[in-house]
Amino acid sequence: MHAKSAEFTPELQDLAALAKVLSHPARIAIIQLLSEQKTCVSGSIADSLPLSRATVCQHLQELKNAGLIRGEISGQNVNYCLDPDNIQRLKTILSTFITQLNEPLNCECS
Amino acid sequence: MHAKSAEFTPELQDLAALAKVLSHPARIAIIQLLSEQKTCVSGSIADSLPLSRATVCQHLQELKNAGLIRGEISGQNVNYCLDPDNIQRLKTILSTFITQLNEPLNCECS
DNA sequence: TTTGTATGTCGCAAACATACGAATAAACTA
DNA sequence: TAGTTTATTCGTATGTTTGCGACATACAAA
Repeated sequence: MHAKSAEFTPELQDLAALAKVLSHPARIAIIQLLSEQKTCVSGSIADSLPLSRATVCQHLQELKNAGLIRGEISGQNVNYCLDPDNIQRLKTILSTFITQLNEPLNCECS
Repeated sequence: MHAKSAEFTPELQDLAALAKVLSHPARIAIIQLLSEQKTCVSGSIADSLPLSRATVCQHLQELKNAGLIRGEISGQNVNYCLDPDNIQRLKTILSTFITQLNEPLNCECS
């Protein structure tokens, strides 16, 4: 995060950080895959995306750092799954943001 | 957008693009300010953020490019307001994403 | 016309993001 | 043990984002 971002409220920083995680289609695709339980295995995730394994691995690590997914070693494979608590937190934060936008919206400068 | 992103579905690209717009606290702050109608004037927006005018202007242009806000000249001032249609679109896309995450979430790899 | 105020653009620097081949590690299999 | 498979990290190339000072533009008022 750029230093200047720290000068905004924690709420804004949280939402911005989550939005940044969602700002690449591969990461959204991984979340959706896992929510549909089509697969949990790292290799299968990589196979379903138009990216190299190394790149998919990087995206997986980013999702892990954000707490949205967890990985577990199972033999030579690694099974990934959503972290229910943090996914719930994501949903709550996004919902709150959307709800706030239900304000008037009737600005006279249009 | 990186070239590889084009190989994902349009839905994923749309959501990722919107998330990218929201991935900086200044841009979220601007949207929230406008939704509360605390002000529409460019200068007041800049005054309420811990960033220089030049930088705020850049964020305003990004929001404009994304279609989320509109600007209108009024004397020496420029009044900004949310674009209701595209804000509604943003809300719909985010809501759909959240709803999809209401899937099972009971992955056995945890 | 000159001065001041408001806004936006340009150009640069620093930091960050994306992508992948190659190297590495860890765990099965023969 | 040697070889194979799977997953990750390393190093590197390339492009993008963020931030701001300095400049440009546009209007208003003196």
